[in-house]
This record gives sequence, structure tokens and C-alpha cells, in this order.
Amino acid sequence: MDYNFSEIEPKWQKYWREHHTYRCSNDSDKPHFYVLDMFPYPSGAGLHVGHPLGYIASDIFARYKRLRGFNVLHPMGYDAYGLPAEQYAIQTGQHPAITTEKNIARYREQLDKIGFSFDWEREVRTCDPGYYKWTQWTFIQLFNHYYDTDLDKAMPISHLIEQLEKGEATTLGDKQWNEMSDAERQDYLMNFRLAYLADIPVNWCPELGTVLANDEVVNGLSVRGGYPVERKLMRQWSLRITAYAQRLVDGLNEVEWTDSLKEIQRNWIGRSEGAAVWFPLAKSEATRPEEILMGQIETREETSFEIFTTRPDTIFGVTFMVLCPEHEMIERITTPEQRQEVEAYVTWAKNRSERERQAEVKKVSGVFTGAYAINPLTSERIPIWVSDYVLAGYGTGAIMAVPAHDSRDFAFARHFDLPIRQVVALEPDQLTDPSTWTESLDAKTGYSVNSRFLTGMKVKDAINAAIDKIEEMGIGRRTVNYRLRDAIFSRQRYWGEPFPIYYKNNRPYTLPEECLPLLLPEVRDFKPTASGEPPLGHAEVWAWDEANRRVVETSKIDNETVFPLELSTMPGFAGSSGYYLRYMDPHNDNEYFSHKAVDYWQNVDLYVGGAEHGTGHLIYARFWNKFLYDIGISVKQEPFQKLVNQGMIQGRSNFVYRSKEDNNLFVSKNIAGREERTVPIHVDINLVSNDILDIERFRQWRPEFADARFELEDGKYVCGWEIEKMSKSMYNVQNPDDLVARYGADTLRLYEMFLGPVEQAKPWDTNGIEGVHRFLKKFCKLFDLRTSAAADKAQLKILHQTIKKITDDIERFSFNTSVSTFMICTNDLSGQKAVSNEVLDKLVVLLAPFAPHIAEELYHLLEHEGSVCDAEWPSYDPAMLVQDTFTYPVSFNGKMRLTLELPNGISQEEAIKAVKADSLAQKWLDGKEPKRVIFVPNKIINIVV
RNA sequence: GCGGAUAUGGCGUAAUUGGUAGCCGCGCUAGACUUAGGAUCUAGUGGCGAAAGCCGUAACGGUUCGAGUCCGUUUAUCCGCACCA
Repeated sequence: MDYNFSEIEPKWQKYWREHHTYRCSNDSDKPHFYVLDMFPYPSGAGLHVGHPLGYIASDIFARYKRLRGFNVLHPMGYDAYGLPAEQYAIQTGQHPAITTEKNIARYREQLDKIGFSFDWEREVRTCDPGYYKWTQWTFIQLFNHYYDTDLDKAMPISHLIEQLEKGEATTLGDKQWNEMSDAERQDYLMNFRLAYLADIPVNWCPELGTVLANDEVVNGLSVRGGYPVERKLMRQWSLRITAYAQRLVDGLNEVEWTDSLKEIQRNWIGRSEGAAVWFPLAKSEATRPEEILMGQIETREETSFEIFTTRPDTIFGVTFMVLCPEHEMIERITTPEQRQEVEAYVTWAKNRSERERQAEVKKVSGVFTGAYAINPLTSERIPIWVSDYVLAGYGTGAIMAVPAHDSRDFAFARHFDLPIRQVVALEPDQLTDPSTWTESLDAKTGYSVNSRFLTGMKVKDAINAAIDKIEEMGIGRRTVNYRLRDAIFSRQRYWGEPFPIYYKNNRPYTLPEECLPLLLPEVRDFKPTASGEPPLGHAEVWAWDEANRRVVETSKIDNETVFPLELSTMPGFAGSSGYYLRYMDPHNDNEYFSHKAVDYWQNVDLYVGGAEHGTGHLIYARFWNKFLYDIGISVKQEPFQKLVNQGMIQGRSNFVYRSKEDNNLFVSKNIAGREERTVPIHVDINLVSNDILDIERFRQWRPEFADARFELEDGKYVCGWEIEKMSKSMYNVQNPDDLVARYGADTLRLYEMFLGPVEQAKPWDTNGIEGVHRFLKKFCKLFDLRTSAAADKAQLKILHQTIKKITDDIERFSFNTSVSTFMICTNDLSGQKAVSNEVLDKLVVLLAPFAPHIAEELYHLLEHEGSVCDAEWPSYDPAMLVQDTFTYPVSFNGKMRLTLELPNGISQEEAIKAVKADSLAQKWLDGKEPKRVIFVPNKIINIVV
């Protein structure tokens, strides 16, 4: 049979579509399995070969699971809200909805050509009102819940109010709950809501005109566009993800993710154990240390301040304190003499951009406040400094500085000539003069020295002993700090989910749930307003009529019955944080998803996508899911049980070498002296095959090359190559459509898998695709040898080995080795005169997950009805895998001596006989009789003499 | 600086998880068929050597009868975090 893919593939794609082959039901007796891909953002550039890599892998797995009798949920959708569509809208005036729609159509067309088994009836789009209704709904729930630290879960805010009213909980501020006005109560509750509005320092990107989350900023630049980001205090919505920090850390032990990704998340959450310690202020110059009595230090804000340290064992080495420039206490404690200097420093530090600060990390700066603190353990007076190496957002924004054992404190002390006192040494009593040190001793190893009751202890024990003492004295407590910060949830942009929030007396109120979705309004202009309001400020119909429960004209706002709606929109991660749950029940208009659906599917069994989402989507989604779990919507704590990170596909650029003297002359790569007299220029990889340039097409490529002349080698023009990022400007983007047209979807699928392990980053290189294509042709040719006669033993052996290998490979997610296995099998069978139908039959099913179109065609050639997708995965017969002989490395008394080849299933007597027959064995046995031979196939055997 | 990973022919990779290193594919070499070959088929292809054989999994060392695989040190590359107290 000839392999006519251009005919076969559209035929079966049509068949699948018409027969709803991949429709998946929530009602099934079969075991369930949920295979999910990270849904794409439909960009204008379309798919390149990197995108389908993960989709192909998950599709193979989904098809395999179906063949093994599972009811498989394998959906696809689009993360359709986002910045690029909006940037494009600002530039061209085209509505983002239109460009998004167009891009989705293009993505769908490309995806369909590859033969995926998605259930498209479950498609979701984050910009679809039927979908974002539930994003808004979740936001309202977040707003109406707080994190109860005793129950360790989210609870309705009404529960907190109840406790406050009953007096079971007390407020932190001056006023008690029943003394508060209604407005004060609302403000107070805002400190607890899981979605809250607050003035917080944000990453403000002037160029994009919006704030960004921490994971959207790298090195002080925006991830999208690379624009500078400033720190700015703004009134913003945030999600209290920090409340879940510990559960987000703990949950990592429950999931099957790579260690590296778990580690990335642990680092991002940044849990560190230590102690919070109160340091009293020295009231005046006159305060004598002896007046501060141990155990009587007040932990009150006016007279002391709190620091966080992971090294309480070094408290006897504290020689100064440092506050961050934002610290509220600075103004109060600064002495008149120092005031001017301190104010100048604080102003300077606050105006520094995030990028400047990060770029000049090594530069030491700071200023003395003139004030002193008292070390609560030594009663010693220690100076208080201000420096921007202490960060406002971490811990309490104040530290105790131990220059001998912290490199940053060390640098600071050296710069300002502050004392350095050693309190840890690698060996007990091994003291040196710190003034001779070139660096501090930071590691948590060695022993405490110079530290009274801690002296002589190992550092780890000293830390615990110090905390015990601190707690006993009532000057601090054991505590845990997290690097994770709350997620800023407002974006001053148009193309995102509107907040279901309106403002009455400047305070936010949620829309009634029944009024959702709150539709994104039309605007004249996608840019921010002249007064700096977000684009929704342009909307003419964007006000909330409270009594009539509907959106009305902005002009009607009277702040009595009609109120302004929130103008910012939600960030990209809002829509992607819960989409996997919506796939379970995507058309449900009354609920996010039914309880029955989630009870059946539970959570995602296998999630495939890039590791670049490690600190973004994958954290937010876990948080979102845990919240939904707390409120009884989701049934599993962790959304993604197993996660496979597909590696990034890099580009492989090709170069031609243009002569420096003659712009029309191009020199082939390996011609002597080429390097000196040419410059490499990028050439479109589609004009190159196996690094050989198609000269005619190159001349047609661009007018300037029309008269190109070439210095060839062996009659060919050989191009150079380099691995670079896949990008249009380097002409190294490989479009999957082109490959499908040229080799077929099955070849593309197999080749993407053949390239190497799915998890590994690798450059795209089309050089080997012919081999895979050739394999499919050979596989088809096997069908010319088919016979209805029963298979002989040789064929059955090939078959059963293949079944075992392919099954194991798929279970291990090792698809590159599967492709090799198919090739070996085909090569072996090609040597046969005739191949039995029963063998071919099973091979077709094995191939179906990898190359579904050709498998479908061959399945029908073997006169089956229906679709190969409904066939049964073959099982193998272990008896067919057994080898006839095994090689045994033999040892005597643990010493390796010789190798024997023995038949399979040999008895003790025969083995002993075989050993005795071997001439080398005879020599070593030296006349002694071997008693017993212990043997395991391919393992060492011991002859017991 | 901290953390995680990786290192095997000209190239992509494989190795039953401690048991004959280099399967499969690309590329290359030779041959067959052909008017033709960027088609197909056959054979060969880690290095050195005429051969027997010797050497060989980034480097060095260790454990073991036996190490690509386990342990230690070093080097290189990639990724993540980075003034996080």
C-alpha cells in the first residue's frame, strides 16, 4: 500500500468530526482520566512547531488511556484575555475581540490539521461571558471570605463578624468592634478579606500603563515588552495568597511534579524559620543599660520594635540595627542632629527605581539615625541605622545586624567602620580577629562562641536554645516568614475581566451574584483616559444602578442610587486559574461546574505544559483551587496530580555567507578561507534542506538576491547553522502547517516525539524528519505482505516485545523510544515473506496514539468496522518474551572468572554439568565438586563449592 | 552568591536501572537499480590498528568480581531565585 497521507488525513479528520469520536461524557462506568494541556494564548503569529510538542505528547497519552478502557477528558481552549491583543488594539484601533476571534480561528485550523483528539464541545475561552461569569463569581467569594488561622481554611467573612460581635475575637487596633462605625467596620474587614483593596507598593509600568504582578517583572523590567517598572504606592485589589503560603508548600509533597519545579515553587514561596524579637529603644543618652531589666521589656510599638532573624543564635554578635527607608519609626526616633541627613537619604532611596536599586546591589549606602536600641540579651546599647539593603516587604523591615556572620551586614560594617564581633567559629574556641577577615562566616555550621549560655553548642542547637530563651523571656517568639507576597489583582487595562464591584462612599461593594456576568463595556479608545484612569474610564455605559440592579450610563452617577463601577480589570492569571475545573462542565449556566461533574473527574490526572509558569499560573491555580476546596466547590486540594514540563523548542537558524567585496557572491560553508572574506546572514530555513540551500528559491526569496552567484562545494551550497531563539527576525520559525503539507500530520507527530525526551529543551531541526517519514512508508508496505495465515513464532516474538516496550514507554512518558521501537519492529517484519493479519492488527492499535490517521486507514484495510479509537489495547504474552539462552557472568567465591552462555530454564543439575564442562571452570574448581549454582538471567551467578 | 539539573560517536539520542556502551534515526562511505536522483534497495560507519587486539561515556579519584549508571572532588553548560535577614 502506498502512503498517501494528503488523502488519508483529511478523510479521517472529517470522519472523527462527523462521528463525534472524541466526545466525552460525564456519565460513564469506565474509570476516569483527565489529561490537560496548558491552553494557549492565541497570538497573531499562529502556532510554531514548539506549541504542539506538549499537545502531541498529551494526545498520545489520552489516546492510549482511551484504548485501555478509560473515559478520558481531553479538552482544549484559549487563554484569550491579555496584553498583546490590547497593545495591537491601541496601535490599530481594531477591537481586541475581533483580533482574538481571528487568531483563535487560525489556531483552531492549525490544531485540527495535526489530528488531536480534543473534545471541542468542551472548549472554553476566558473572554467568553459564559466563562468569565465564574471568574467574577470566584472573585466575589474571595471578597466575602477570610482566612481563619485556627481552622486553617477560608471561612465566610460573616463568621468573623459573628465572632467579633460575640467578643470571641478582638480587634488589633485601638477601637473595639462595637465601638466602630459602619464605615470603620468595613475598613477593618478589608484587612481580612481574601480579595482586598489596599494602598500597597506596586510594580507600576508607565509604558504599559498598568501595574504588574511580581512574576510579571524580571530584573526591574516587564516580562511583556521589557519596559522599566517603578515602585509606586497605589490603591489596588490584591489576593491574599500569603494566607495559603504554608499549604502551598505542604501540597507540593502530594503531587508528582519534577523536583526542580517543586523547588522553584518552594523558593518562590520562600519559607524560612526563625524568630521575631523585640528590641527596646534606648530612651535617651542617659538611659543606662543596667536599667533595662531582663524579662521586663515591653513589647509595645512606642518603646520597641520587632525584627525577624533566621539566626537568633548570633544575637550576641549584634553590633547595630538597620531599618528599611520606609520604616514608620524612622521619623520618631531620628535625633535632631541627624534629621537632615536621614531625611535626605530616605528621599533618595524612595525615588530610586527598582532597576537602579537592583543594579547597584553591591553598592553600600545608609545613614545613622542617632538613636540606639538595647540588645535584650546583653542590655548593650546599639546604634540604629537606615539602609535600603533592608527591604520593606520582607519580615518587619528591620533587622539586627550581625556583621561577622552575614555578608551584607559585613559589607555594611566595613563601609561605615562599625564593630564586628565573632560569635560562631568552625571549631569550638577557634577565635580569630574579625578585623583581619575578608568575608563573613555565613554558613549554618560550626559552634557558638562568645555567646554566654550558647557557647560551645552546634549552630543548629544554638538556634533552638536561643529561641527557647527568647520565648521564655517574653521578648519574642518562634516564627516563620515567607517571601511570597500577595498577588496584585488590578490591571489598568481594557482587555480583561471587569471586577463585579461598585463604589459607594468610596468603599467597594460586590454586585449581586445573580447579576453576573458583568459584561465588558464598549469603549471609544483603548488607551488610558487623559486623567490617567484605566480605559474603562472611557465607557459611556459603566455605572451601577443599585435599586434596579443593572448597568446604566456613566452620566447617571449620583452616588445615591447610581454608583461608579470599578475601572480596572483582572490580570491574565484570573481566567487561567480555574479553567481546568470549568472543562468538567463547560455549559453549566447555574454553577461554575456541577458537584456531580467534579465528583466524577476529581482533578487533573496529567497536566502538560511549560515550566515557565512555575511561579505564575501554577501557583495561582493551586491557590485558586485550594480556596474553592475550602468553600466546598472543588473536591481535591491539589489541582494537578502529575505534571510534565515539556522542554522549550529552540530555533535552528541557517546562514549563508555573503562576500565582503561582492554583495552578489555567496560562499559555501566549508570552502577554505570563507570565514575571513564573508559575513554570515540569516536565511529562511524553509529554503534549506539538510543544510543544503535551494539556490533557485533563494534567488526568488528577495529581490536583492535575484542575481546571486555561488561558490559551491561538490556542486552544493552548504549553509551554516546556529541554535537561537525561534523568532521571525531570524527566519528560523518552523510552521507546522508546512510540515503537515509536505510530510503529513502523522510524520510531524512522530518526528516531534522522536526528537528527544519531551521534557528536554532542544533545538528544532528538520534534518531527521525523512527517516520518520520513511518509517511510515515502510510500515504501510508491511500490508502488502499481509496474510490471513497464523503468525509464526518469530513474528509473535517481535509483536509481543513491541507491545511490552511500547506500553512501558508510554507509561514512562518516553515517546522518543517508542518511535524507535516501532522502527525496529518494522525493520524486523520487513524481512519476513508474509506478515500475519493478527500481528498487523495489534500493531495498528499500538501505532494509533502516535499516528492516528494512518492507523485508522490501516485498521479499515484489515476490514474492521468503526474507529481504531474504539479498539482494545493489546496485552502481551510474557512467555513470548523469554529468550532461548542467557549469558551468565560466573563468579567463584565472589571473584569474577568467566562467562557462560546457558539455555533458558536450565535445571540445577544441567547448570552444574555446564560449569563442569567449561575448561576454565575446571581449572578454578580444581577437582572440587560444585554443589549449587545460583543464577538469575543476565546477573552474576555464584557457584557454591 | 544560593538552589536545581545536565554532560555518551560528526549530529539527535538509546542502554532491560549495577551486567557485552553506542539500539533507532540523521549524516557519511561503497554498491545495486536508474536517462536522472534530494527516490528506492543492500552493506558499512566510536577512535587507533593490516590483523589479533587495545582504548573509549567531561576530568580525576573511590566502592564493586563488574560503573555511562552509585559515592567524592573538579570543570563546563543550561534553568530558577537573588540585598528575603
